[in-house]
Amino acid sequence: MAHSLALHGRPSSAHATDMEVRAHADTHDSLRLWLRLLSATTRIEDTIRQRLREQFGITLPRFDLMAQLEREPNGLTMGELSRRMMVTGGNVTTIVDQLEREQLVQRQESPGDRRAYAVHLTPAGRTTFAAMASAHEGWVIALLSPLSTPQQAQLHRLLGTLKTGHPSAHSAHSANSANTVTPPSTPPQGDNKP
Amino acid sequence: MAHSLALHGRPSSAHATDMEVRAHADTHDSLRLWLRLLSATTRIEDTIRQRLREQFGITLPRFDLMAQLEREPNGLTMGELSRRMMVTGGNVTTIVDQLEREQLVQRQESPGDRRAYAVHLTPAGRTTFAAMASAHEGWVIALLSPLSTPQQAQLHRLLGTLKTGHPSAHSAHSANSANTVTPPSTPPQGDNKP
DNA sequence: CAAAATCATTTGAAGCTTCAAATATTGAAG
DNA sequence: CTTCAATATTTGAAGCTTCAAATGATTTTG
Repeated sequence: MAHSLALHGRPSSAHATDMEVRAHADTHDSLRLWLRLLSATTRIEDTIRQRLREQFGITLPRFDLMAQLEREPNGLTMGELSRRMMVTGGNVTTIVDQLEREQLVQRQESPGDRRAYAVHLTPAGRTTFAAMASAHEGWVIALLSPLSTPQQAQLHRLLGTLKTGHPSAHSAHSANSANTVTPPSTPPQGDNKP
Repeated sequence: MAHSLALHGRPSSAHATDMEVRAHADTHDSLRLWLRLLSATTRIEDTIRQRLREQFGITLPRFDLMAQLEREPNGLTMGELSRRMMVTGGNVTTIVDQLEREQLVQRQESPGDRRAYAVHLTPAGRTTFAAMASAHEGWVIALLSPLSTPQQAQLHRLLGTLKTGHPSAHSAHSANSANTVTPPSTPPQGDNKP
């Protein structure tokens, strides 16, 4: 992500012209909200990325891939990983290459299909991931802690509305559509195409 | 950004075990909120990125850099761009290289300092940017339109609290600390260091 | 003033990402 | 069975990004 967020934020000197800005401010309010949404998310993501790197020597994409594998004892094919992670197949190839080099995952021949592999965590990968996931969860909780539990619930609702276009059915404890993760939608797009 | 969001979302089968999950669900609620925040932001950002590419043949970083230059008739130095965009100097170099190749910006020798350039928009760059910025603003407004104006104001407040750790002073029309943009904080980090 | 520290920028290596073009393999149709 | 289309993965090119190491130019200081 990163991406600086500049757009229409006056540099610093908005002193005198305040009233005319306020006049049709409504238009710019959406822009301000978007900038704030982007910067809040970026800040958290960058923090997580950095701690993952410093404390575990791993990148976010690799962590994500391992997370996908965690609850799949039989592993996942490259294509399935690509779909779930919403990235291209070529991308999965290089990430798996690296994790395999570090002995955290392993490619296994698919029994019925000689084109496909089943990628799965190694025992070492499983152990390592458990530690990382636990730390990760703590970080997220801490980073969101400026908001009270009701505030977090409300933020969750508002973001749900933003996505679907209508208020979420359940109030606080969503327990609804998985969690935006692994949506049934289409993958980012083609892996290939003859 | 991108980044898939997987973590702890149970694949799909949470039917029976619902009650024990609900028990200590509070812990996972933060994780769910984070995932939703990330996916909402990613979805909007990817949409903008794609439209910028399709309709204007430009990337988001290049657009951002031009945005920084827009209100600076005298241009900005590479270092100042790096600070404002919160990216490294090396990154600014390559982005300016490309924009210069497309004749949208220009490097100009700094009068007093032979080390520095002033980068500024060319007339063509200025015209092009105006069209892009206008379209961009429309997209953002449309993408946020599932939320009513009061809802947007509330989301803005909650995100402000998330950042600062305490409720924002003003109610709806923040008009407060610029907009997270160009914070007075330190740049990502060093350009160089002997 | 000359050496040292600082500053502005560039370059090169490496990771993540997409896209487009291979390479194999499988399955379906004739 | 042979051809043709679809599937699974890899490879290569190009952009964005960071980091670390140059290169030049300026400023400080002894």
